[in-house]
Amino acid sequence: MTAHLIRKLELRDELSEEEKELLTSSIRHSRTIREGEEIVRQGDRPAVSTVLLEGFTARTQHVGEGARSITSIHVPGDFVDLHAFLIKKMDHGVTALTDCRVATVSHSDLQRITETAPHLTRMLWLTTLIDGAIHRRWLAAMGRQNAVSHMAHLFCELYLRQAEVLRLPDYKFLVPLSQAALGDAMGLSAVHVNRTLKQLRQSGTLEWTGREATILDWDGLRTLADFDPTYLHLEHEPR
Amino acid sequence: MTAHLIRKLELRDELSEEEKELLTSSIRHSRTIREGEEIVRQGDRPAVSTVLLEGFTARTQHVGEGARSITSIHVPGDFVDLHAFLIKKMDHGVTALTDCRVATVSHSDLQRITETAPHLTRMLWLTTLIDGAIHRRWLAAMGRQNAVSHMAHLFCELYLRQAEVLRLPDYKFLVPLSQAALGDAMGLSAVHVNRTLKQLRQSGTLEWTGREATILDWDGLRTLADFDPTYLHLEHEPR
DNA sequence: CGAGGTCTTGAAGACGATCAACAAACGTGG
DNA sequence: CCACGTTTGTTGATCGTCTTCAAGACCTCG
Repeated sequence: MTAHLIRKLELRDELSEEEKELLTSSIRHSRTIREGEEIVRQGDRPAVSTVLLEGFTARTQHVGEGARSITSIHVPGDFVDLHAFLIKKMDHGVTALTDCRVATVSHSDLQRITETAPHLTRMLWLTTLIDGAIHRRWLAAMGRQNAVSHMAHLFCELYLRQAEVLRLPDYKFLVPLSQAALGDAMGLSAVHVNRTLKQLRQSGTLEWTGREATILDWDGLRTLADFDPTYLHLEHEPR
Repeated sequence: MTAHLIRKLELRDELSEEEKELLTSSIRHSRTIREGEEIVRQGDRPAVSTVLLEGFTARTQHVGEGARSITSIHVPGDFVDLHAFLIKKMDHGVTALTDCRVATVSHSDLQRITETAPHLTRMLWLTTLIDGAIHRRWLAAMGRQNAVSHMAHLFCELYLRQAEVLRLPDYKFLVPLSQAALGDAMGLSAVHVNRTLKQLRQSGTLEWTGREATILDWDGLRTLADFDPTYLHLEHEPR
């Protein structure tokens, strides 16, 4: 049930059987969420954190007159609000981009993990640090890359983050966002997303119809995007 | 020597004497850094993490043809690369914006803290989570606020983050960035920073000459910025 | 089959980038 | 302490990217 999360952690360091058991036994109350539903709201003080088992979600923040910003996109196996455990009060919401299956870990169980399982604690901490690294790369992309390059980068990232946990056939993967939502993630208008996408398609590096994307030319896309996967910290080492 | 860091933690939850002692005794090798020097470089695998005692630093990332992005600005008491402890390989550099005093904590000491002091570990984890929250707010500001509003927001944030640890007279505080560096942090050209700043000055909410800023009208600036300090997680509660 | 959302395209306009020139401030050595 | 070179700040003119407004096509799902 939590295979994706475990896989994501084990990719970066070994977990003992006890750690896996401790983590797995803490993850409970699996349920389904409908597309568009909010899993957590800005301002909430949740007593549990949510693991995304299947589907896609996004962190959303509202600013000014009804403008929306998407600050993260989650793929299966992501711990969408692990930070709520210590932050206490949510500074953003989490919205389902597709129908999802999620499960929860109570903060008291997380507390117990931090008291008794230091290495597992470090691994959970690590997942929040990778979150931060992704935020930084998004900031650089928004600040200093043009729309085409930025969009290419986002597709590279989403591909690799799904390839971590899923077996993906031939560079095919899901990008279950509307063009408007993609705009909220990139800081662009929906119209300009559409035009940027047209350019990307014409470059011959990417296809994206409906919700499924296919990278046609990985090296070409990577070059366009100035993509370097270091920030995803995919390496296996003692942590 | 580490008063700012301790103060920052104690603002958010109580620390026991033992915890303070453990943390303080781990912080060593204080030294000075010259303005412009790089404390850590992108790609490094440091064996220690750095606490900023005095002065200001920034996280920098390079993208495309020589473009620079600043993804964080650190104030005294910030743990500039605590995440290196688990991330291992730096996905960004840290540059001194002013002459600084810094000290280091070895990763083996951090390891020991995580093995023996769960609450202190959570508090350190928390500081990296607040980092992430700041990243998210910056993303929203870059994506969905105009230059004036974005700049107003940055000044609000820098004021509050310094007021946390320093006694500031009358809304006076340091913003020791060149206009070019401010552009790197906001995703703007230096020229446009200059023009945006002019507008902010004309709004009568802010002064900024040299390195010292003064907020003349906090509510006005806050409104301009759509600033809500929730994301800085300044509240004192059990964590 | 109709209704609402999503995608696509065009036209006009705003915001910010770039290029260029000069002023002011700073740091360094004479 | 002044002269000098360099960095930083300021302003104007022009250009390009992206936004906004608008309208029509497509699609999906009741």
